[in-house]
Amino acid sequence: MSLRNVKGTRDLLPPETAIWQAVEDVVRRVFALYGYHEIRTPLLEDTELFVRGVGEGTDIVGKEMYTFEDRKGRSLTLRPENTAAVARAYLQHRLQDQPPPVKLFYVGPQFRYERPQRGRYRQFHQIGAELIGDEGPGSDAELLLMLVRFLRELEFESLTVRLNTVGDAASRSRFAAALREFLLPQRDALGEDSRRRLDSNPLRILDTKVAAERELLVGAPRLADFLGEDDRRHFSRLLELLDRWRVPYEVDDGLVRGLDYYTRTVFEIASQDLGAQDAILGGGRYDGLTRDLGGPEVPGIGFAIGQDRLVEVLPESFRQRCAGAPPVVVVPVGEHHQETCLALGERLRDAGVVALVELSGRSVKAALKAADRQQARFVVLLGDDEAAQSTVTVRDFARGEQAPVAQDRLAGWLRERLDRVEGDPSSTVAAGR
RNA sequence: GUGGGCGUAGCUCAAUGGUAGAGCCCCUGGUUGUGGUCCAGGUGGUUGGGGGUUCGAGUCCCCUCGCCCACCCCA
Repeated sequence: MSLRNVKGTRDLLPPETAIWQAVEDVVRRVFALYGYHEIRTPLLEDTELFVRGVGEGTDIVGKEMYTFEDRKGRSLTLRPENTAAVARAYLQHRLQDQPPPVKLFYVGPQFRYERPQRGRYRQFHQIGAELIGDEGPGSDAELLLMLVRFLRELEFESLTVRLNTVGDAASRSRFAAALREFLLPQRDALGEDSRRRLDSNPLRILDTKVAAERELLVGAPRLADFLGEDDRRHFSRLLELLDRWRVPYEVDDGLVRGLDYYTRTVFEIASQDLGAQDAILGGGRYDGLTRDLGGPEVPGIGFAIGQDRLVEVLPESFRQRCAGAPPVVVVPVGEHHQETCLALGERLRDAGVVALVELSGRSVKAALKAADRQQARFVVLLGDDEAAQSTVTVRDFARGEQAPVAQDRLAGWLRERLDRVEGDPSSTVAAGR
């Protein structure tokens, strides 16, 4: 087989897809409780959107975009993240004319051209939410509360939000200037990457993992000292609210996110169960983004969850609830009963029973074996004897018993017993409610 | 973009330079219409690809492709 999926992409197969769907069901249910509505933006955007929205100095724009020219020579890019596109759509459709705040969520693939590794794919999937049109810390708190609720629904036990404030645009640029001035004399001691960032994005040097560079930073100016009064009040009010609602968090003043649009509140949640790429979600406030895109200044805050990573560390208890409903398998004993079995199958489906009809003509033995492999709870057999009396033989795999049931009563008979089974914790979330 | 590891059956893995194997999976059978356990049999490989060394290469050398992990950065 020489044809394969493209590097960094992957096929999601059953039963894994059931887990993805179950996660998405929780997203829709929980986010709706907070008044969020889904937005779907194109996978393809004008390259300029990301250059202006995400920032020219960022790694994403600098070296990770899937950019190409279309047949008319326009530069297009497969979206590397979705916040810029949501902001673009917000402006383009004048959503600022709707009563604020506008609350939107999205689920879908994103693309970044990087070397794949554990938890990092070129096509990856994000679940995100954006709250646009309110600048108060209450919105920050509510957004985090929604995240916590979401993660609890997925049965995560102990995930801690790390958060920080990077100040508004003015505080940030004053700090960046001071940091640059501090590091300039030691420029040669910095690594290549950090030297480059000295010009483009000095804040990023703060979270370097190079030990030697960490030492250089010991006496460096601190972001906290450059925060304005408003920045400080915003952040402390947020912390108060999180305390009030017992959201587990820790403040990490080294946390600086990699996208240029962040202002004030930034946060992330990581998991120890992942490899080196351990952030399962990240987000923050972006009060200047709409202006950077050429629109009016509208404050906003949002987050993006890495769905691939989230699914990878999903608690086993949740995963187990994602198995589909066990099928009932209908087996004709003799080819001439196939049509009757097909009809029985349809009647079972009318009653909401997952039914598989054995159509291959293989032996009863082989059919039962296959049914067992498919986790069937009940098998329905129909041969000459049953046909003569308008009954079927229902075999209960779990009990190892079988009994005759009238064809007319079959659906009800099975429905009753399957409902009882589904009360069992080993049954499905998907089939429930 | 940079480093490191690994490529043998669908999966997990064996095979001192000397005939490519096992387990699992899948299929069939162990009497007439009955799963799980057991037994017997069977399908499936250009050992990632190409070149070289050798009487002989899965094994040694070179090139190439792919996968994985890490760095950088992020979800």
